[in-house]
Amino acid sequence: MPDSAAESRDPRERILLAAGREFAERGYEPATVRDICTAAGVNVAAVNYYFGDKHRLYIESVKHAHEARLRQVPQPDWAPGTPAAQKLRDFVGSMLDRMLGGDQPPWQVRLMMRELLQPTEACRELVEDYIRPHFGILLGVLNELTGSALPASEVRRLGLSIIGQCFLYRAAGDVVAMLVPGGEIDAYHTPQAIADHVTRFTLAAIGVAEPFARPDVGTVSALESPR
Amino acid sequence: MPDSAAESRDPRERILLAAGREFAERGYEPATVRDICTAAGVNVAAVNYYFGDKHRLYIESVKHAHEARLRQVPQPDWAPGTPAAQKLRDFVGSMLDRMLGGDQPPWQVRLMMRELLQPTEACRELVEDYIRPHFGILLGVLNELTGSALPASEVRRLGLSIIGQCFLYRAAGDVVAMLVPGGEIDAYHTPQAIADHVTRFTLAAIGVAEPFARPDVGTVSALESPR
DNA sequence: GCGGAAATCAAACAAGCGTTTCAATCGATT
DNA sequence: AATCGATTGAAACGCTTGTTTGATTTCCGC
Repeated sequence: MPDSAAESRDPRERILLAAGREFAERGYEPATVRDICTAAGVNVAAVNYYFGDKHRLYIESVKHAHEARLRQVPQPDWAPGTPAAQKLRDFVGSMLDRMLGGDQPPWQVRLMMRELLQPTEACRELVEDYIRPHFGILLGVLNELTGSALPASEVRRLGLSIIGQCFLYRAAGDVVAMLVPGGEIDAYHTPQAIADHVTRFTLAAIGVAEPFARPDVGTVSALESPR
Repeated sequence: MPDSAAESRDPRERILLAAGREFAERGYEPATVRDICTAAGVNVAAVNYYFGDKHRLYIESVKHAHEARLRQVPQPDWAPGTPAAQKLRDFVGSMLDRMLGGDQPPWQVRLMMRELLQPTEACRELVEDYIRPHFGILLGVLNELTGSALPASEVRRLGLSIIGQCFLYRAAGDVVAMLVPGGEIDAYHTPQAIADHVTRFTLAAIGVAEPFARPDVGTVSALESPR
């Protein structure tokens, strides 16, 4: 695992790692090739020697982080007969693990997150190779959960609702922390706690688990016919 | 309404508007004071004359956009007796309207979004004055909906689930568009369509509306005892 | 109409940026 | 050991950045 501590011996690899971290932390334009080269322990000219220019280095570093992430987090592989609800919980849990990165330094995710929030050329490739397949798995689980009784567009919206709930904790995690009383924040930001909530919330909405509360039935009609 | 077309006569105001747009579009460091001054139709020295330096201009422009947004989008004011489900729909709808900005140019929201995603000094103020009160209203509605039967931490999670669902369409709207087949995208990104889905999803999860599907009851227990 | 503060302007400043240069060094091949 | 391409290094390139200067213009109370 040639990361933070024992860097790779290959200069090209060292530059890619340092660039990934720098781009993730500061963004494309604020990150300087001088800082990247200093962090990588190479001369300033090296980035132009190996990559041509800063822009090409950026593209390569995004791809690099993307591939590394794909390698270390393989698609989930469920035994046949696994309940769909369990699959959903697994999916949400592993997605949050990847996003909030309990194990590994989160700069790779942070770098990709920048692409999602403000897409450049590297984004489309990222979506096709990384996002869409994962999203497809989620849609499969949801189809299984709803008994294929919903049109594809509805299932897609369900999927986006799930992604959105998780996404907030990663993208706006600092603000979430400000909205939560200090004492509870530790219990809040764990991938497990969030995954439990999101799964329960979603299953309840689909009708596979008990709803959160059932005060008095009848308020429903007020929304069903708003006008 | 001194925006896009008829600019204000006050140079200070013109600079603030141009700076807001530029910072929103490009971010703090990539945005240049030269471009801002050109867009505002003033000399480069003006920003230092009126604001001291670039950083102070940034702070002021965030505050400015923030206050303008507060002025033009007042808190919702429901008649007593309004059903809680209707309040939720209103809340979600107006939040999405503000986020996706069907009416006004969305650069103000974009500017604030940057603060949420990568907080600087201006962020705390933004949260306290803008986010937390709105979030409080949402929590009130949710308390009403659940009949105050849930602990505060659970209600807060419900609120974050709602925010998250909407947030995704704003923050990662481009990626969402890539995941949706071309023909359906127009129907997808309307604030109304999203609000309808989010509201229905949430009400179903709480148990106030019908769930999306009810295939075969019983799969529940598989999740209730995962080990 | 005039004096003086406020505001604007073109020009220049030092510092930092990405990039290039070219000589010095390395490493394998003959 | 000599050679030659691949790699590294220190220094400088041209350009853009934020900021400052100092002269000029504008505006307003008298």
